Amino acid sequence: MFSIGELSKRTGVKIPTIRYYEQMGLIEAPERSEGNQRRYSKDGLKRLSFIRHSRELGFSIDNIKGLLELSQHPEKPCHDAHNMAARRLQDVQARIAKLQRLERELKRISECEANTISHCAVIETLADHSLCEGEH
Amino acid sequence: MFSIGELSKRTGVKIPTIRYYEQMGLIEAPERSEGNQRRYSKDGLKRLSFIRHSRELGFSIDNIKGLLELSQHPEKPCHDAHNMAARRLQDVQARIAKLQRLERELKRISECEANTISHCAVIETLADHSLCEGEH
DNA sequence: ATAATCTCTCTAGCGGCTATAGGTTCAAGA
DNA sequence: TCTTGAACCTATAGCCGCTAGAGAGATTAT
Repeated sequence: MFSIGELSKRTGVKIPTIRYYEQMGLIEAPERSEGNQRRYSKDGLKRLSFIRHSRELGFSIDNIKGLLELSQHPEKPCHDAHNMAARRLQDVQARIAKLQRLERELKRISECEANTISHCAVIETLADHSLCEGEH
Repeated sequence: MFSIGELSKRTGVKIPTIRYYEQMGLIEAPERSEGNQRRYSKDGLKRLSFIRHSRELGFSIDNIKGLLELSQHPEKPCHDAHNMAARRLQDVQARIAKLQRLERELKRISECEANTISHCAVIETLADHSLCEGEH
């Protein structure tokens, strides 16, 4: 039986965030001590770890609700879980591509050697979008 | 003189967003028509384009305020602008690295061939963080 | 003149937390 | 056993960067 503070330490999820997840229905309300404090079991710990990891991978709260429901029904086929992961993968890849374009542009505009703003590539490039290499 | 709608079309920034920028002090309150509608000049257009472009590169509203101030003082040295760009670059690179780790993991867990949840790598991996390759 | 389309302000909501205030409970040391 | 101090409780408000809606007024085209 863990207190919320211990759970927080073990999972790395902050206390108010745990309570927020409870409110959002991601984790079920745990038992309480005599004095009304939350007491978590190992199951609660597992579930929160699952959630944390999923959040780190960028799944939304709604996604995670879906995944948790799936994980509750081990006999069901797992297409849905795979579909979700595949969609996440696509999204991640798109974001990488976009960030790499930004990276190129930031590198380019950082290379200027001017000493005053009036000739500064950062400002000029930001002011005139048409100077950019790629579309965005 | 453009109406807010025209400005919006020309810059691709949505109307409520333009008003929001005005509220936040990013763009100055423009002249008004007799009937109290906003009327923008070419200057307003330029400034909003600058802002849009900067936002696309991931600069925060506060960053942009700083950049705008700099661009207003062309005689000043431009270290600050370069510093901001450099910091942005670092941030972008860190985010790329993180997303690439996610990409690897998502690929890995998408490759499972199980038919039911109970053997599904997606769920299993999410449930047990310790199975991950890298730290995160 | 009238209809259709903009635009105005104000307020509230989104996701995913985070912070604060003001109170209660717990656990360890004297 | 008592006391202290840390941890916990609820409720509410705030963060960023918008976005959406209501209800009223302005502008434009016919």
